[in-house]
Amino acid sequence: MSDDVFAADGRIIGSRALVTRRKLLDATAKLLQEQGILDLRVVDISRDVGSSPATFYQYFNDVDEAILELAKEATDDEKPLVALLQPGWNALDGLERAGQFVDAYMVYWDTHHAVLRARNLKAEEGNRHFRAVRTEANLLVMDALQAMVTEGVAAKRLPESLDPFTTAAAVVAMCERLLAFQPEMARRGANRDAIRSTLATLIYGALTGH
Amino acid sequence: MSDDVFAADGRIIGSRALVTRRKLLDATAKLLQEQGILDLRVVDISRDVGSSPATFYQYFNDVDEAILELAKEATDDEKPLVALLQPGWNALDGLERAGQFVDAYMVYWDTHHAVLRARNLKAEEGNRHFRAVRTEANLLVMDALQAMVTEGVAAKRLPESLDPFTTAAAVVAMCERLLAFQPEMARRGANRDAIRSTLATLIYGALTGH
DNA sequence: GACCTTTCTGACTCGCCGTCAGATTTTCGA
DNA sequence: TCGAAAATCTGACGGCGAGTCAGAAAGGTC
Repeated sequence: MSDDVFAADGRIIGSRALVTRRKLLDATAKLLQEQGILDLRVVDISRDVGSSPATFYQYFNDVDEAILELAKEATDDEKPLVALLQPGWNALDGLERAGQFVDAYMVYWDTHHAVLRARNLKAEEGNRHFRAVRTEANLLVMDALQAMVTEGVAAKRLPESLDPFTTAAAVVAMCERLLAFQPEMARRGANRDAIRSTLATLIYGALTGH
Repeated sequence: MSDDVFAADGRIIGSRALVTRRKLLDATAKLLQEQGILDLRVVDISRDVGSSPATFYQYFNDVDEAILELAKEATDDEKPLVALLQPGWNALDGLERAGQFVDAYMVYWDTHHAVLRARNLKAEEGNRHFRAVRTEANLLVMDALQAMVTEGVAAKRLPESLDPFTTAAAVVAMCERLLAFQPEMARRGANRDAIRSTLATLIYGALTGH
C-alpha cells in the first residue's frame, strides 16, 4: 500500500501537482459549502483556483470524484466517535454517555455538513462509490451500536423483537436526519438543546432499555 | 378555489391538453422508477409519450415541476396513515398498533418510493417547493405523533427530556430511512420482518415509554 | 367550408462538459 | 549554466441536452 496520489489518467503525480490538486479539493469544499452541490460547476472550481477547466480534469474524472475524495477525508474524523460507544452503559451514567456521544456527533456534523450532505445525496441517487463510502462511515458507528444492542438483548434488558443491526441503523438515521434538519427544526421551535436531549434520551432508551 | 389545471404560461387548458399532461406525468413517474432521477431527461419523457420536448415545456417549466406534481399526488395517499396514530396506546395493544402503523407505512412507501426519494432528494438539495411538500407530508404524521408524545410526557410515562416535536421527527426519520435503505439492509441480513418488528418496537417505546 | 382557438413541433441558440494537441514550466544530467 | 526530457497546464473545440419561438396542425363553431 502506497501513499502515492494518482492523476485521472493513472500516472503518479509530483509535488507541484499535489499542491494544485489540493487547491482544487479545497475550492470544491468551499464552493460546496457556499453555493450547494447543484450549482457546483467545474468552471467555477477552476476559476476559483485560477486555472483552466482542463486542469481540473487532469486530477479528477468529474466533480463527483473530487467530492468523493472529500467524503473519504471526512470519514477519518468519524472514527473517534466509536470510542464513545462502549458497552456497559447503565442506569446511572447511560444518559450522560448518550449525551456525550450526541455532542461529539454534532461537532462532527457541524464540521463536515456540506460534504456529508453531498455524500448522502449522491449515495441516495444510487452512485455506488458514494454508497460505499457512506456505508463504510455508517458501519463504523453501527458496529459499535449493534454490539451494545446485542448485549442488551442477551441480558434481557431489551426485547428480542429488536434486530441489533436494524436498531443501529435506526439510531444513525435519527442522528443524521435530525442534524440535517436542524435549521428547519429550529424554525418550528426545536432548538439545538431540544434536539440534543431528545436524541440522547431516545438513544439511551434504544440501547439500554431503560 | 378551482380545479382548473394551468399550462406553464398560466392559461387554463382544455380536455385534450389535460390528457397530454397526464401522459407526460405518467411517463415521468415511469422513467423516474426505471432509470432514476439522474438520467431523467426531458427528451426521454417526450419521446416516451411520442411528442416533442417543446410539448413538455407547454405544461411544465422543467422536470422538477412535473416531479413536484407527482409528489403532491403521493401526499394524498399518506393522509390515511394518520388515523392509525390516535393517542391511547397501552401496554396491551400498543405494540400491535405500532406494527399496524409500520405495515401501512411500508405499503405507502412501496407504492411511491421512486417519487418520494426524488422528493426528498430535491428537498435535501434545497429546492424550496420540494421542501414545502415534504414538510407538509411529514407534518401530517408528525402532528399525530407529537400529540401522543405530549400526552405521554404529561402522564409521566415519558421523560421531560423528550421534546415532542423532535421525537416525532425522529420517528419519521427512522421510518423513512430504514425503508429507503431496505435493499442495502437486506444485503446485510436485515430482512423486511426484522425492519418491521424493530421499527414497531422502537416506535412503541418512544411513544409510550413501555 | 371559412374562421378562430387550442395544441403541437421543427429548428434554433445557449451554456456547460469533457477532450486533446500543443504550449509552458520544471527537473536534471552533463 | 545549458539543453533535453518529463511533468504540468491550457486554449480551443465538438457534443449534448435545456429551453425558446414562430408557425404548422388539429379541433371547434357558425
